[in-house]
Amino acid sequence: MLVDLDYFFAQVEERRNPSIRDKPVVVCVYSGRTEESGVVSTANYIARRFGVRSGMPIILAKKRLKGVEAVFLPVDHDYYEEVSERVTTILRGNADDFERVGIDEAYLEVSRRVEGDFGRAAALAQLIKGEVRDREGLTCSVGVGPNKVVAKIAADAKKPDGLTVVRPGEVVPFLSPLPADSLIGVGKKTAERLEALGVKTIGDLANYDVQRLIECFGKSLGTYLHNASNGIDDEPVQERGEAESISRIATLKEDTLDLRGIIEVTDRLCKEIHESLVQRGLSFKSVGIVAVMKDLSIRTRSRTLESPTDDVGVLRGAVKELFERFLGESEIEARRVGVRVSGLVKGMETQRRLTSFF
DNA sequence: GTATGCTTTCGGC
DNA sequence: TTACGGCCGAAAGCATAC
Repeated sequence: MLVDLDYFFAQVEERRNPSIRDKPVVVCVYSGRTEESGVVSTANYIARRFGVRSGMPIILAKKRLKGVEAVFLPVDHDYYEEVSERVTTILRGNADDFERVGIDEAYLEVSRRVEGDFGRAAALAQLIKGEVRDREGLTCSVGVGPNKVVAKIAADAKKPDGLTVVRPGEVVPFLSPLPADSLIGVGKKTAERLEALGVKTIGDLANYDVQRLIECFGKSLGTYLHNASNGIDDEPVQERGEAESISRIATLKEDTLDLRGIIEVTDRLCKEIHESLVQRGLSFKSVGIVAVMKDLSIRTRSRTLESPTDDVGVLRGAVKELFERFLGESEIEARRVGVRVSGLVKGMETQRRLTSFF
């Protein structure tokens, strides 16, 4: 079963201030470059009727809503996280196994508690929807299926406040007519490549030669596309561990290739990352930088240290070196810059003992 | 040949 | 007409070790 909270950020804002419920609500990530630069994070269904979509520039959303009384709000991520954690507790309590996928989505393995009965699973889904509504005042859309791939697509079938059950015998006819990019893992790039092969729907994909798919997309994605389009998926529902990387990114006041200006920004990002590391008692082994260029293309560079550390000075030094080298070879100006640490390990005990020993 | 590690890109939310 | 965030994980592609 997949539970997906409807238009989550905007719905939470509606709950916080019910007077906006009957208007278009657009939750935005303001980049700070100009008054209105940034993108739409989430919009409620009223705003969507005007063509407002996630990822759309704010200025374009305003154009779509010209002459309409609409509400534009900045994201309040800490608050959404709080609400999400309470909902997560409700959901986890209704599952044999649980997997939180993002801030607004989770897989629930319920086979054992419903003894494999899809009717009972549907009843449980209704119960969960009721509990989330009564306790948190939020609606969600639920998909029930024989595996994660099918449950996910089922949840997308009816939104908001939907419940879609796809029984094992119904899987292939349910999937067949849907566009190929309904499958998780098929984004814009993969959809374009599939289209070039004449594959438009999941049904086209299911009937396409597996060997060809593997030749075009590699073994992993190729076999996945074949199996998933045929409704076959045996990925387990399981709790995810701690984050494997921590990153921060910021938009520059203006596009530039100037090292000093960029380091001023990345030093702040390094400080934030360091605070997060200290809070979680982690050290890092790899340091990466990312630059979103003027043309919105993305470049990354990274390097691995000789040993893990939690030293913010080491982090800043590595970031500076990476940018120094990168900016030297770049012809186009950077718009946004970011820092990422990975290879996270608990604590620093071993390293400290070694350094103090030598 | 197989396993493992590192860098980079892609996709989801 | 254009317009444009901030995260995260997965995996491809490559190099090196065994």
